[in-house]
Amino acid sequence: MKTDTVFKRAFNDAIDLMSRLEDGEPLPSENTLSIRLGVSRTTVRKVIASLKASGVISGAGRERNVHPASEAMHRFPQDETVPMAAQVEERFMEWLLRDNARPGTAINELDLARKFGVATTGIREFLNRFQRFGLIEKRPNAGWVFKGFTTSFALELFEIREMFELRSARALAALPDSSQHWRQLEALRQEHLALLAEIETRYHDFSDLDSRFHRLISTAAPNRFIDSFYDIITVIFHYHYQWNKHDERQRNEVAIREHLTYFEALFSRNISMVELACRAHLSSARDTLLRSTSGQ
Amino acid sequence: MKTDTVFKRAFNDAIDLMSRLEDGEPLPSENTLSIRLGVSRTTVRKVIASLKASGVISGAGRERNVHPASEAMHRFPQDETVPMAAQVEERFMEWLLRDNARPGTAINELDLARKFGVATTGIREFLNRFQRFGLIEKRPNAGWVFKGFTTSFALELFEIREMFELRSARALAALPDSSQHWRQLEALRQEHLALLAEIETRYHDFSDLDSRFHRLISTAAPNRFIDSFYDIITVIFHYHYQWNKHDERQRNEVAIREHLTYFEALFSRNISMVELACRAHLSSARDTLLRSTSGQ
DNA sequence: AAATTGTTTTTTATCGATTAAAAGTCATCT
DNA sequence: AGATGACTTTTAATCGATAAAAAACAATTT
Repeated sequence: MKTDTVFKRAFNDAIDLMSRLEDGEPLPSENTLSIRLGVSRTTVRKVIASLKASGVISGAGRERNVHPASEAMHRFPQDETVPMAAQVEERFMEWLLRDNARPGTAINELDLARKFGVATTGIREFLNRFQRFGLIEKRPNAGWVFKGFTTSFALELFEIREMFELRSARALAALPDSSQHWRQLEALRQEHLALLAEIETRYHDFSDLDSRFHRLISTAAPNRFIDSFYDIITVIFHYHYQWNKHDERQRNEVAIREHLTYFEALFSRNISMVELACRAHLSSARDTLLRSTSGQ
Repeated sequence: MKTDTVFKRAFNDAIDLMSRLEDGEPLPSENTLSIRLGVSRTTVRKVIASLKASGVISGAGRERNVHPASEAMHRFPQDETVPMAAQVEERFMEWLLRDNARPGTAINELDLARKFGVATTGIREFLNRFQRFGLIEKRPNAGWVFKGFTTSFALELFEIREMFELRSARALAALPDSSQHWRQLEALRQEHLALLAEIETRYHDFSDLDSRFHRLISTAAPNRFIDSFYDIITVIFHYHYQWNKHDERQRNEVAIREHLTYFEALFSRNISMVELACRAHLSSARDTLLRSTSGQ
């Protein structure tokens, strides 16, 4: 049956929302809450009913008021708020990276379903979506094979990445001064400088900044296939960072400096400088990734 | 439950196989048949049992013999030999192109399941795989939207296609004379010439030749992401050709001539000629596709 | 001993059912 | 005119079951 993760997440979010209101303030309209919480009115009403039971909301009909949600207010645990499909991804990546990283490993739907405590259809659905990452392959009527987090995977990934990024960077550099992108780029540059200043303590925050930087570049000339490829990059790097903590602080510091050079190049509008900075950064990122592959 | 399309296809193939043997000849081993028919031995045994019932095979155990399968021999109809998942693709593309081509159309899993006579999970699985084609988008908890076979779709598709193909064509031109590719290329060129000679009657055969030509080029420097993109191109063109018959003969003749120029350029190993021929061909292919999009 | 056939176990493809969430209806209130 | 209440209807997410196909194992035969 369908899980009620949507309701639980909305419930938790609603508590946060309420606690930002004054005691006794009237409850916003159901439609307003529906938009704020990103769920349908049906779900909003279910949340309101629960909050009334917990005393966070009093009254009824048009006369409903908010009351301070105590800090210790019962919330649903984090993992009950994430839909099965999303959990499968997490658990699968962990399984892939931790236990069975050998190229050629057979992936067994039934086995994974049991391990993860979900029905086989959930696993199938995930594997079908995950196929586009180029890490698994289907054998009709006979399951899936893990092709391995190999050197050739990293090389092929970066070949495409470089093609796409060079193309986007060139498009960005050619944008008129009036374009919004330059302001966004400058704001992002400031964030880089701020992070660099506190690199000793905040170095984990780079992963997110990195993804936002490259995605911003790609918006200079939108293309759905490129955007979708960035999703792959983002996921691969997300799990790669989580897995390989070696030298993380230093690696990230180097990458920030490369980004800063890249920023300069972009602001200069000089195409060959842009290409140089882009290539330099990507090849260093590739080398990092290559170091954690399994050969071949 | 699982359908027995694998068995039915194998059964039909087995009849063809048997009819190429002499009357009374011993039946090839189950393992041999398993390889020939591309199914497991389990299925082979099921096929043998059926063929025995039909009198095409006599005897038992190690003493089995083949008998001439009469021309009128019962075969399973074509559409019982294709698995549900493959049928869904066909029906979906038809539905998309024939009935509801409007951008923004909501795609309803339940509705499609009823229309196509399959369970909702089959539709879900298909849509999840089809997502990578860039034509549909998921709205969590609220179905899918058809983004439309629009001008921007065609432009974005061809931007990537050109990047990939130029890169592969350059790699091909740089291959040593000793490479297998040159022979394969020459064989393909001959097929082009043969087709051109009979263009009036055989013009439909171009679609397949086109796909093989571009795929051959891409094998010069294999990359899983590029290969997977070619799957998209192939499917889009397959259905596009099926749908838009306008000027087909003439369009294909033009394309063959463009291919021939492209062949010449490749054989000459002259990079700028290759680029020229490649760009010319792709831009003409793009224009053809653009003519059947729905604008935007 | 290697190949072949016979038997049993495991796994995939597909269905149908169930619950949560979204979407819709419509009368009532303010 | 917009909000709410009180439904009803439709649709998506998820489960578990079942038959087909594959894979593994065992028993023969040459």
